[in-house]
Amino acid sequence: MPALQTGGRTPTPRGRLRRQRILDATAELVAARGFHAVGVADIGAAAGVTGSAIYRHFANKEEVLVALVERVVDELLRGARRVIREASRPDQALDALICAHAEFAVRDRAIIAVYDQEIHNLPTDERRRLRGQQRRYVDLWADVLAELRPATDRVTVVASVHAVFGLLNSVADFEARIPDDALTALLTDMARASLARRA
Amino acid sequence: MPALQTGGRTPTPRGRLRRQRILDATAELVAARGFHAVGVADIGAAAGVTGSAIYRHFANKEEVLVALVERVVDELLRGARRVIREASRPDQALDALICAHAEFAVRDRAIIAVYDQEIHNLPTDERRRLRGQQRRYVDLWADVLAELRPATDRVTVVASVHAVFGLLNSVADFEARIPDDALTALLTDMARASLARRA
DNA sequence: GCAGTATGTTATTCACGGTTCACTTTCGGT
DNA sequence: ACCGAAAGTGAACCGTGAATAACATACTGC
Repeated sequence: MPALQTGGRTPTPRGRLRRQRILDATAELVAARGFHAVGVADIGAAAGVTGSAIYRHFANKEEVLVALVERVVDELLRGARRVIREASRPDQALDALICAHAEFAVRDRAIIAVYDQEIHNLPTDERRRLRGQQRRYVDLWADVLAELRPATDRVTVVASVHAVFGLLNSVADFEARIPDDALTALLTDMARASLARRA
Repeated sequence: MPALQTGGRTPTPRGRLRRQRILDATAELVAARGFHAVGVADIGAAAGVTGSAIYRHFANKEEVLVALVERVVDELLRGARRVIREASRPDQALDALICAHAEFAVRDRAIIAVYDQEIHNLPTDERRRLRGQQRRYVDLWADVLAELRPATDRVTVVASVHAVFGLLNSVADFEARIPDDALTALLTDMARASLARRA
């Protein structure tokens, strides 16, 4: 029995580590050069392994991307749910959402870049699924914001949320010569201001 | 003499029209599916022509993308320079910059999507050149904003500008169920607020 | 130590899609 | 009406890179 690809679960520690390395390497490379510009050989090399070794950990090249994007949206969703649970008032919740997203985006720039530049390159069904997850994340924000703006219609609220994401995710597309914490603070401030109730 | 590709200048009206159609088609298709997912055949078909006909108007597939991105950055730059020239005070200039960018982004969503998702897929030298142009556009904004915030250091100003671009360009990555003018107004408001001097 | 599976390598295959070619059609100018 | 260039076509070419196969090594548990 010729081993077959392990698919999802990787049973041994070595495997898990390698899998992780592959994901990290892919994030960096894809963020810098784009998905199609990096070959499986590049990814493998960056992960300390041969190109074809990747198929021991993922069904194909696209699957690597899927796993990567999945990680982003999962982390965002998990963070958002926690933060909302812990907040007592909607304005605190919104603030916490902004901080959480900003910190994550600044910390994991590469992965964020991949997240909003490479959706095209996902297999259609997976893309749909991940879009769904993304939608859930947007809805979490929109619910909170809607509570603070009862007079504003839903589509406008959703559009505002997307706009703030654009603002926060902008870290992905320029190399800031500014320390990470200052950048986080700046983005947090701007995001807050952009969503603040106008006179 | 076997015609050779016409390269840059297209002398006849029919040629110019077709060239334009190819660009428009590419913008739509690439915005929807990504550069590598659309073949020259697709582009040709959408432009009312065969795939290989494209090579009468462009040296290769990448050149189409180059022309497209070039158009965006040129239009943005031109608009920004005009607006700045016509403004009498820096705060008016900033406002006009925001409006101009917002209107363009909402009007030409597809092209904006291409602009900030497909830079990877440009040939290296062209990418460098267009990055330079982009930098000039950023600097125009940064100059204006710096005048309004003498106390803020340059890197922070530049980061703010990028953030606002992210906000405004967010139109590219969701299908808003909100009328264009309302969306423009919303984005303009949010952008202004995000850049407003905090108490 | 042994069996079996996970992990990895190298060489090979194979399809896809961009590009080129030889040829036809369209069209503007004289 | 005619000539030469521009525009367009379908077929063939070919390089690239993902995927697979066959084979080698490293762990893990018994």
